Amino acid sequence: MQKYREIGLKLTPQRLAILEYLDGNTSHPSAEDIYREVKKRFPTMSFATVYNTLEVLRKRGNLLELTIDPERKRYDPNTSPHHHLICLRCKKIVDVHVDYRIDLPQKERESFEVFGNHIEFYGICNNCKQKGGVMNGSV
Amino acid sequence: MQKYREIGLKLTPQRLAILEYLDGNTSHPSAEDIYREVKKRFPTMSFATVYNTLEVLRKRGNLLELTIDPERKRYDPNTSPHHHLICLRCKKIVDVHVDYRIDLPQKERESFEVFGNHIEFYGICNNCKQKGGVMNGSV
DNA sequence: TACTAAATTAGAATAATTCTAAAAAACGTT
DNA sequence: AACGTTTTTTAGAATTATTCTAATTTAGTA
Repeated sequence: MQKYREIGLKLTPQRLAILEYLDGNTSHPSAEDIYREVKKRFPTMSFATVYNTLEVLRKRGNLLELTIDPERKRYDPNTSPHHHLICLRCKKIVDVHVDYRIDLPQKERESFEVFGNHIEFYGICNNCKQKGGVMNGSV
Repeated sequence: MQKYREIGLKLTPQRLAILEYLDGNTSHPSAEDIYREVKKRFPTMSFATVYNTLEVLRKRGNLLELTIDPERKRYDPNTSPHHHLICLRCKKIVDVHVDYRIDLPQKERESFEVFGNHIEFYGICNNCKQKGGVMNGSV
């Protein structure tokens, strides 16, 4: 999120607020997280603005849309290659900054143009584990 | 899907139809794909039955719920560890049967109980590539 | 064959996301 | 500083995937 150097983008206060909220944010917020936060400063803020802005940032390559949480999309302003660890209970997501080198077999590389990969580690975070509960298929 | 040995499950014709459709299926169908197909044989079939059955199978460990396609959940009757390659355009998903061994750093293993991992490779399949179109952030 | 718990059904409800059309605002140009 | 054009914001409606509900039906057992 190169601070405020948003060449080619109209810099509105709402967008700035979203950018500031995202800048350095490692909580992998959902659209609603962002909406709730920014709405504090701009009470008329609408969901459409959040989604529009996120889409614009994604198209510019400044934001990753994560498909890890089965309930909602999560967003990551850190666009450098990295992986994620998610808690199956509370859906907390943390970064995994390790450069695993992973190659695809020739067969798949022939039938796809592969752009990259992303590893999703899954488990239960300490916080949820201490809260207890059964550990069957229901997680 | 151990054929018809559904101990502890009431074996209804609708469930059998779903099981048969899933058996050996590597297309990673969505709930709607399953619904559409099974409805041919059982025109009164409802979505609730599909979702209920999928949930029962998942809880029994006979089905994986994939969170890869940003638009809908996809299901995989192959529960042995493997990975996936998805086309960002048409959302086709293919299996990747390679055993990468991937370890998490100590730091993360301390704050989570990690059950496993899953690699998502992403790109554009040949079919979509030949159809052309721009290759910007919009995919 | 009868019982009972579990499954199916149609449709309503919910939740995330997208769309719409009108009003407002950014930014380059006067 | 005001103007004009194009983009953005807004409130709310619309859409889509998924879940829930309550009544009816059915599988599996006694």
